[in-house]
Amino acid sequence: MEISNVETLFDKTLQESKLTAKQQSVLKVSLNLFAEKGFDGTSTSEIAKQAGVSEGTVFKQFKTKDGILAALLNPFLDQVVPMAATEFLTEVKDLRFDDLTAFFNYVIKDRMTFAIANQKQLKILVQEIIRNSDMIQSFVDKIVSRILNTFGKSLQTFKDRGILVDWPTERIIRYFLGVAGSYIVPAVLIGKADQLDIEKSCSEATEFLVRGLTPIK
Amino acid sequence: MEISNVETLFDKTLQESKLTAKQQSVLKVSLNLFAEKGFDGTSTSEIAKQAGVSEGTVFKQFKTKDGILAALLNPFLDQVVPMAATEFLTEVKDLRFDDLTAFFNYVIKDRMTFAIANQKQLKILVQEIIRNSDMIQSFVDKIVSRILNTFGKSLQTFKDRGILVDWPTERIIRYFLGVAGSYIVPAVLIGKADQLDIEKSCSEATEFLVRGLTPIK
Amino acid sequence: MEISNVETLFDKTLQESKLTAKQQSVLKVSLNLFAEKGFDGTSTSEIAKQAGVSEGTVFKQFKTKDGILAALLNPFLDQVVPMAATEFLTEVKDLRFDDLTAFFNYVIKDRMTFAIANQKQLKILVQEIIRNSDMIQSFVDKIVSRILNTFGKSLQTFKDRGILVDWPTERIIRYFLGVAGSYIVPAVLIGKADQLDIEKSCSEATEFLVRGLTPIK
Amino acid sequence: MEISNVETLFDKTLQESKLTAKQQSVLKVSLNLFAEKGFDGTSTSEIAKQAGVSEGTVFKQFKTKDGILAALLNPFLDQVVPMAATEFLTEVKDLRFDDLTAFFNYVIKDRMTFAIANQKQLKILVQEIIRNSDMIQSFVDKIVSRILNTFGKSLQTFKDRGILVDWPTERIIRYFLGVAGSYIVPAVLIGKADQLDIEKSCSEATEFLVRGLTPIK
DNA sequence: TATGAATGAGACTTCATTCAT
DNA sequence: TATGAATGAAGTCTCATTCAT
Repeated sequence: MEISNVETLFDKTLQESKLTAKQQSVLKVSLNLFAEKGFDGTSTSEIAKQAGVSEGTVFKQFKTKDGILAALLNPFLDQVVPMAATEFLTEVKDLRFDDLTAFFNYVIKDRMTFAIANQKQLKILVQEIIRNSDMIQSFVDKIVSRILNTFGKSLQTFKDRGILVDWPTERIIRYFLGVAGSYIVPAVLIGKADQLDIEKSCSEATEFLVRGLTPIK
Repeated sequence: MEISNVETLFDKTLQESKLTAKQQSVLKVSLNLFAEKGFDGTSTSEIAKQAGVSEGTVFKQFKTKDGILAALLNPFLDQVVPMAATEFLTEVKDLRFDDLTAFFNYVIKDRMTFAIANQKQLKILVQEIIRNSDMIQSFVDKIVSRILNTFGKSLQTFKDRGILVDWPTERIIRYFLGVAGSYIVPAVLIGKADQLDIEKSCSEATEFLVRGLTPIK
Repeated sequence: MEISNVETLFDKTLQESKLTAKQQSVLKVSLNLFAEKGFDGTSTSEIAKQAGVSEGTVFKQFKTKDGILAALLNPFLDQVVPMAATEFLTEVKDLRFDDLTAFFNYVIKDRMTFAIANQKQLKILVQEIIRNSDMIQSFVDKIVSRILNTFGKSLQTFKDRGILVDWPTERIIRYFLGVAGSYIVPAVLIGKADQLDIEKSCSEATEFLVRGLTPIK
Repeated sequence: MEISNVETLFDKTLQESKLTAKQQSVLKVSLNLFAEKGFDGTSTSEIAKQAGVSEGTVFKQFKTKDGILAALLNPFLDQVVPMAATEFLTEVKDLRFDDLTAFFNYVIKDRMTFAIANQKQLKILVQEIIRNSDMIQSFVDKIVSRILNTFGKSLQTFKDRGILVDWPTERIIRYFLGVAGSYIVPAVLIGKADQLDIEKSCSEATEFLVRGLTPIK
């Protein structure tokens, strides 16, 4: 079983973007600086300097500083998230998971890997959500309903087989994200996400989730 | 059993601060604006305007804009968190919890109430952690070790009685925070934390935690 | 008969404006630079430098560069023009003009003096009209209808006495402005308005207008 | 009697210019934009976009932005004005005007038609005169002396015949331009020059001028 | 203590112009 | 000839901070 190679999605997006090397450099540098110092805490002159580019070049392509942010987040929101979601979900359909442990372990590992690979975008996204909760509301709704429909169906098969507690899908997903987040969030915030032992974290998280979500006979 | 009245800690801090009414107004307004728009996204002139105060007054007491931030977060970090922690822990000591459910339900409700009451400070804190992960590192360490020592002792009694799984305290706390966070974080981010049904959320969270953390005979 | 002292209207407006000396200096300098080099051709840094003021000060009071323009033109449009118009028209009512020559000479001299005194504002206004014909349309309509009502009544008395040709007021005013403008416009554009011999210009213009507007017996 | 077809002078100049279609497009677009928004208010990138041309192309032929301005105004100043002037003056010489009315009517209509046809160039010219009164001084002198010599001679014949008041040519031309301008300027500024009823305007203007300039017996 | 005018560094952005392709 | 990415100087504007009143 192969983990989808989500790490390269940002780079792949760059390559397909028809942006020049300099403009790609602007995006890469902006991703790092926005994640490190926040959007407001990053100046366009610093972006230009670190990208080895004139300040005019920064604006030639992206028009405004917000344009850079959009260029970073839109592919992530419009393509990466749904794509990765679909990607993993189609794989899920094709696979036979005999027990909850195998299924949970797969999903947790997949999502955790994705989160680590895109931790910078996630960090930036969190900041934007704080700065502008309205703008993000629609995005959240879209994502949630998508996950409910797809992931929820997988869960239903386990409920039908009597090996998953019969709680609302929303509640189960809540614990999924909460438990996964309890490993990812601290690691990302401290900036040591790369040192996270994914295998161990996944098996621990899976163990706890399976306990908590197995029906009591 | 009385829930500690954490909602008023900020206000109480203000009253005890010997600040003039205008300077208290500056702090209140800053708390709201920093939480809404971020520290960098808030200008001192806007603080002054909303506080009904001149621009000079903002700096008279707090010296710098960072000084305002410190005046908001330091009481929260230095007093409020430990105080509330201690407060709740001393109460815990005095109480007899016969089963895990009663204990977890109490703790979760206490912490969730606290988080909701201080959601703005938490929001600001998250932003600062993103902007400056180093500065916060020490704080995290301090808090964690404190919780480990105090909360961990309570957990040990349950482990000894064989009604709590024998995992490291750190791991159990991780799931505590993760599950509690799965209710609080979305509510706070969306800005609808006040509409959260705390009773229902706590009993749900407790139910799941108890399932996941009860030893399998 | 005393010519109204229109030269000091701008200065008087400044004094009544509650602006600090520095901000008044910004306005004075802006008036000169906008008139000399055009609005677009004048930079705020040059305004600041010539006004002996920091660039921040320029924006402290007037918010934007357009704000400076508004601060220059609004008093001119909202107060000066109507005021001067009313001023001269009430005087006209009180005066007895036996013949067309005396009346025309008075009016022409009054308006020509006013135009020379406010030549810079007029220059700026012309530029703005070119840049933004829509915005000015309403202003033109207001002024025209005002002049028609007031000046037109004076003209009517001369028509009734049979010493003024019975053309529409609008047409007569057209020639008034055209002939007066034929003296003022070149002088202002060349920048030698101060060398204009007002007495001679007025008597010449009056002579021509009286010839052209006297009924042919 | 044929009115010289001045409307096409700009187009004719373009055709004879050996400029490529793209470069002609640059000039046409620049003429419109400079007239609408002013020279300083028009960016070369906007010219390029509206002309359907790359930014580099704009500079390939005209070197600088001022070069575009020169390419627009120089033919107008160096060729169009004198040419049209000469053109009309040679025609005038060949024609016999029995009375002032016929002569004035012809001249006014000719010049008014010319002004309307070249209103955009005139608008641009006015802006440039405001921005740079020195540069234009020489041009004005040239034009004025030319008109004085040619138009002045025609006027002299009428003075000799005793049907034109014996004022200095300069003064008569002043009223000519003033009265003609009183029709043209408002129409051009408001942007409704095309709706101007030239026939009616000319006969009105002529009527007034003839009254004002006919000797009193 | 409180005010708010003043500051100047620096932010974002525009734009005329150049040059490799 | 034509393109458009790149430039960097300059423009408008913001903002934390100071200080005389």
